[in-house]
Amino acid sequence: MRRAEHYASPMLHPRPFYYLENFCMALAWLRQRCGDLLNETEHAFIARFHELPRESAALLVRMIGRKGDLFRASKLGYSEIGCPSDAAAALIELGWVDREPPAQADWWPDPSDVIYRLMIRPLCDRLRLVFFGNFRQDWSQFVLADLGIFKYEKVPCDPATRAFHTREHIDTFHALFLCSQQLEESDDIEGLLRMLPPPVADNEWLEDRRRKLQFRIAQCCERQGDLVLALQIYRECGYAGARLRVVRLLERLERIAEALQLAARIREQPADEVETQQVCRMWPRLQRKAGLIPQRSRPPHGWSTFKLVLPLDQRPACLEQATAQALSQAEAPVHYVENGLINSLFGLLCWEAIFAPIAGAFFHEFQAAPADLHAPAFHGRRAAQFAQCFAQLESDGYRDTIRRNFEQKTGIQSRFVFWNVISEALLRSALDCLPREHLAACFGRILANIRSNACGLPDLVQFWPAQRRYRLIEVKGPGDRLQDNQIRWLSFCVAHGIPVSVCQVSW
DNA sequence: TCATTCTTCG
DNA sequence: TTCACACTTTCGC
DNA sequence: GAAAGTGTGTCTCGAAGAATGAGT
Ligand SMILES: [Mn+2]
Ligand SMILES: [Mn+2]
Repeated sequence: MRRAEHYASPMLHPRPFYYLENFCMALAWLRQRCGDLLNETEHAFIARFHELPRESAALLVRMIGRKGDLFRASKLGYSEIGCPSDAAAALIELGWVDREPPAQADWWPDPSDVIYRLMIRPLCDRLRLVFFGNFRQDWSQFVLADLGIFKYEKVPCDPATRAFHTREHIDTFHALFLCSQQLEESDDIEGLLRMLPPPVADNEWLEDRRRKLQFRIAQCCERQGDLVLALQIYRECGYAGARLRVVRLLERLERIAEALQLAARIREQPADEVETQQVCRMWPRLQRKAGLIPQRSRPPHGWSTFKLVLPLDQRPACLEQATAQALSQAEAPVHYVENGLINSLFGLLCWEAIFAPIAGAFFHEFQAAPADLHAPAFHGRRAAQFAQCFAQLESDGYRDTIRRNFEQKTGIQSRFVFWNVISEALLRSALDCLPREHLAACFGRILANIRSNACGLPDLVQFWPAQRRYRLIEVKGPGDRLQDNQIRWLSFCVAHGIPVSVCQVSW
């Protein structure tokens, strides 16, 4: 690493200030597309930044790219910048960087060493949020994409599109983020509720995030044992799972009649499969508590179960992998793919639909999915494109599309395609063994509710290429039980004639 | 002192 | 930083 | 059996330098 004693060494890098160039590109993007969203401080920052000497600007960007806010001068040696204290002078002048008091420096063995503190981290984080639309990505995306480490689909996008449309939305997102961080470390429900922003009328995905956070606050309240307050929060909360929590809390509060009444309403008009599944589990219990005769028990599940005993000596780190090996046969190999296979097939077949240049869906060049992926209108906005993809399943057309996209899009980030799981051979086996009716059924289920149906698929897939046959296998070790989303997929498979079984592994 | 983990860079 | 999954514990019948 | 709670890996690469910390 280039450290202080080396900063005078020759610059070998072809673009020694690449990170500064990238940061400037981002600032230009922000000024052009989001100028109306930025406040005075942010505008002033951008204006002043461009007036800085190059070395000072570069040092600031280096600091922004690093972790924490405190830096020893001796650790800020960059060959392209040169002397850090020279470069820091202009930054200190602006108040963006501060020299830490010497008392702090006493800790360090070298008293001549200076400590700098970056003062504008919150401002930089806000700019990062406005650019990316999330806090997950950072400026290193630029260089990683340049180097081809991350590849992203090139989607033509309207220069008017951006992550946020109003300043209020930016501030709300930030407030939600802070509140959710607070939830991690604090149990003060009153305080958390005060931090929670009010409902967002004009932004669906922000309102979704708000509701989910409200739900999590209620869960926290429930854990603390304040059932009455939790009930009140759940009742106010529009989050998908909140109705069921209301039933559960009424039950725990021994208000059985009310619980039964709401449960009956949910049974009549379930919002989704999850509600149906959970309310069916609560129903007999509530009836019993109400003194009613429990209705007939649930019909038995339709999937088969078999046992497998692994030798005690080979007790590997990964149970699924070991099971795959044990079940594998020369003519019938087993692969540990979990959600990776079906989702990848879906993502490859529907690539054009997923990355269709719909207005507002793509705004920067580092997206692995459209911004509205989880919006209820996602499918509707691309109905024609998806219909075209699904139509290919009526003939053999889908095979070429999947294989072609596997070749042409290799490595390009997509929310659906697990490049580390699939291979050409796996794809060939899958296309040979999975009938198109099964693919159509699974893809339809994923598209119907991406958030809840893109996961929960069985651990293993076994192919019999010679017989053009396959089966899915969910592995369960001792003490591991089927989860709700796994049960829903198993039931779905049974209903559509997709061969699936559960393998109970022991030693 | 060595091994492990964290951080940085591109 | 988020989420899906496994693994563990507790409860009530 | 059902429910709730906890833990873990992984979103994101690999190479290489620094820091950490347990053990001597
Ligand atoms: Mn699994
Ligand atoms: Mn499993």
